[in-house]
Amino acid sequence: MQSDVQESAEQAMSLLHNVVDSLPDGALQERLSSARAEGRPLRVKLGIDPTAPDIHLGHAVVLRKLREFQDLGHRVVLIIGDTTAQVGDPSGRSTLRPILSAEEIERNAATFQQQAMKILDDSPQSLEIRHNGEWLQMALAELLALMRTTTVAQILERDDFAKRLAAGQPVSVLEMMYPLLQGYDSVAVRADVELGGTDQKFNLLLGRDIQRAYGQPSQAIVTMPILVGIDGRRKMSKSLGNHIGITEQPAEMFGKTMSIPDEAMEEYFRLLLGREMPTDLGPRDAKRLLGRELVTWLHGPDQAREAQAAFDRLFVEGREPEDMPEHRFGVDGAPVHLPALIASAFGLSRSEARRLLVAGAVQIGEQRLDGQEQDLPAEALDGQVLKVGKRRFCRLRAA
RNA sequence: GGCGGGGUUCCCGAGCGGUCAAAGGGGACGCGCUGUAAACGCGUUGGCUCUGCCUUCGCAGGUUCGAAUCCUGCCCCCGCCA
Repeated sequence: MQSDVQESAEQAMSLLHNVVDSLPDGALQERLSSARAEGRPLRVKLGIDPTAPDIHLGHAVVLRKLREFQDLGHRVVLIIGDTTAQVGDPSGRSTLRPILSAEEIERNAATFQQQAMKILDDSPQSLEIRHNGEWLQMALAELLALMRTTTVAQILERDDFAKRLAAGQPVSVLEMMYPLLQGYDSVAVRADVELGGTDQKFNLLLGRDIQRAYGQPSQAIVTMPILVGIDGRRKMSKSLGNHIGITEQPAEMFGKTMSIPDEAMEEYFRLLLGREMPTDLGPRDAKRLLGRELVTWLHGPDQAREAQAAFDRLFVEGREPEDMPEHRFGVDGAPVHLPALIASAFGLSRSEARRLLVAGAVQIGEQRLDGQEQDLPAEALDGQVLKVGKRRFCRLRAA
């Protein structure tokens, strides 16, 4: 039997894989040892604000690390930020967040929680799920006490506030409260460790100060790299539209993965699969492997094979997909007006459909249209495949 | 509360009485090339019954033949002073 100190050191070492910051130095190991001395697992906190309905691969990076803690016998405390979501975390933001309704937050929270279980172990001893409304709906006196723990100067140290201030952009007092509320979450759940992306560093550190103000030991903080989105430039985020959702369809997931820039691959391998990018494959094959592995992880091996086959059929062989939605169009004897047909088939405006038509983006079967002709007889369309751009397909049916 | 600056199309930003659906850039989309990568080239980027019509430049009124551009009130943002 090895010594506690030794084992704590080993755990700390393995948990630091892929981590950007573990602060303060040695704090994680210290927390591990002291929990061990008390004969209990660590309480490892992650707060997620349900501002969007889906979890994406960016969240997955942090969730995977949490899973590592669980696999070592520690307890994850997942905080659904139903109340903080109404405040809006300004981290990394250059503008105010829109305000969500309570119902939206509720809905998002439900799917969030469910999706997180794709990665986390949901056995009761490994996972505790809380809503911060439990303690943040506090009396004014308590809120004032919380506000007394921190100075404006401390808050304004934060980079995004400083930048916005310098750029003459608004910073609301409400936003400045956000880090305090998040810090108070740590107090409420008595967190030993809190995880987050690197953009959370400030908030996580402030949580330490707030715990201290409440007479608690300060949490160790662990920050994970921010996963770049499929555009390869900006942070993965739903609102930027550069995300891959963890419940997305296999084909979609594979396709999106194939569209990431080569430079992002290595990071995807490391942060999402926990392995190094193979060096013996060319970039194209490495990316295909990445796509297969991601789909295998989140859907299964069969789905991964199918996704790749469907992809090849579509983009390598240039054929139509095996199944596609059917679009029924009405027939009244007159020729079918294509902009109207395209618009209703794919939810575009007619003007947009017309532009695509003129730009040569539209195909009926094998026939690419040049946009000279905007009306076609129904017989020429019935049963044909309508293709707009590279990836919009549907089978036309006269009704 | 006072003084000054500002709110323009998805974003940034030019326009400051007609030639404005509004320069330029970004993003996005389309075509070409290709590995649904990058880079590059070309094009598109309010709506429609589309050589024209309608709606849009914080909101509401007004002046004018005509307003994103001028006037009045209101809302919001930024700075300085208090």
